[in-house]
Amino acid sequence: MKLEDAAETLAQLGNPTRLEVVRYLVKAGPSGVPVGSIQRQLKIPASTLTHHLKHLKGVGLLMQKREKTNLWCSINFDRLHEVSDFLLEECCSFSLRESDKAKTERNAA
Amino acid sequence: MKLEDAAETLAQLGNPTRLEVVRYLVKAGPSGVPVGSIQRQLKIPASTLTHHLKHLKGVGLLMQKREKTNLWCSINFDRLHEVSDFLLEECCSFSLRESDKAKTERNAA
DNA sequence: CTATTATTTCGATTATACTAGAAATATTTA
DNA sequence: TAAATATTTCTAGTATAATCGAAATAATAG
Repeated sequence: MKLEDAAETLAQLGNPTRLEVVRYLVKAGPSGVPVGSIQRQLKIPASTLTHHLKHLKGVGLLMQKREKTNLWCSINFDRLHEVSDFLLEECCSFSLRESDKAKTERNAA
Repeated sequence: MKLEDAAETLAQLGNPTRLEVVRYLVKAGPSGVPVGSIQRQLKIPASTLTHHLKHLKGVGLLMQKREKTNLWCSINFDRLHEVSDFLLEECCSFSLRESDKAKTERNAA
């Protein structure tokens, strides 16, 4: 995952309203829930919710599927994993050695 | 981890410049690197960098320790784990059953 | 104390995001 | 076609964030 994409995805997750939606969708599981259910359960005004869903869809976190009048929303678990993985990538294998850090300092002068 | 805190932390990670800094700090490992090294390596203007470091510190992702004229920065791995865990929490145990989703719909009327 | 290096504060510009009401559109059912 | 339900678009106010140069402040070394 490219840094820019990860940043953009994290930024979208970084809004409390959207994160609440994401959490709700995660709980809902793969089959998802209709937009209207999210709206009423989380008490989010319809237009605000649409706005946020568009953001989540934009970064590939949200999948939608129409069935009759309802638009069912579900989370893209793979993408959620990708971004979570990005955060921890190389966490336990530090590639910048002490000597390099010192060199950095010296070169700067 | 509370949703609001997770959202705030994710928002801070959701800026490309800050995420780059975080990635650099992760690579640097527990001993960290001085502010000036980050600045020169990532080519971020000093004032901009200070601004972003303040944000990262604000959500507990950054730890700082002065040594002589250098201010050494290191990532708080625990906190990074916390937020990464939040994203995947309950991912594989869906608590909203189909019947509940249907009920939600019915009650809404 | 002076010079040097490191980092922060200030200030200003510019851009982007959040929010939500009202109206519009779409989809189904009668 | 009309009525009902579901969702989106439009619009606009308000707030917050990103950026960075210049000047100010630390901290150390000579």
